[in-house]
Amino acid sequence: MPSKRTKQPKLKKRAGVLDVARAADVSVATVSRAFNIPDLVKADVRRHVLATAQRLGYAANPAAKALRSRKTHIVGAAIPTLDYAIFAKMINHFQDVFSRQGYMTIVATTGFEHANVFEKVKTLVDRGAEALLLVGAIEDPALVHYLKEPHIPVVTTYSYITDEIVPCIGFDNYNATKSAMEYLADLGHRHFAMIAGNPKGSDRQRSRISAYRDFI
DNA sequence: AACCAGAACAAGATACCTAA
DNA sequence: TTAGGTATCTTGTTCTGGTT
Repeated sequence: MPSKRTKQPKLKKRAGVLDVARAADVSVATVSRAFNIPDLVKADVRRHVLATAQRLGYAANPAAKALRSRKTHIVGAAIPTLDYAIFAKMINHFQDVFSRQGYMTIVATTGFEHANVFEKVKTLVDRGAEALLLVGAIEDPALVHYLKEPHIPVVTTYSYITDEIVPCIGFDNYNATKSAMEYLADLGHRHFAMIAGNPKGSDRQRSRISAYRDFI
């Protein structure tokens, strides 16, 4: 495919605290305080600093904040796919809740291959995620080994597993399916069929299928 | 000249100490 | 009380000095 290389204009360096401090003729400490501990800065100095910052288009650099505070305010979510509305909805709510607490969510999709999950989890942690949300049982031995070390808080969803190595919020897919079938049987139904998703890489599907097979 | 190890430096924001 | 000065955080890159 033919392509044309156009010279990109050099990006303007964004203003930092030092630029604001120089322009406002105060120290960087005063700039920092004007934004974060305003009560410790006289009102007229604060107004001057904030006006200068606005004029220069200053906005705190999240990378620098993370460096200094050792907090990225990032949480990671590793989910199988965004093709299914159920996962997309969950991520929406997850983002909403964390955003209200000042956290940003990075989403990584893993597909239904266990081998991918460990790689994605590692990437999320390397990128600074302070906590992780996973989906389903943790079955990859490498991931199990990794999560046994106390890196960051992790929660897994969709499956209720009593002996999981991390906390979980989810359903007992086996017993839920079993209860549904018992209910149908009580109503007098005698012929059953099941439409299930692909069990590969999904402990949820396997539990439901297993409950169905045990029942019939 | 080539190589290695260790020091210095860079980024941006903030905590802590000091001075007025 | 207010504000200045500076160490600190991480980590990759560059510099410096010593050795072979």
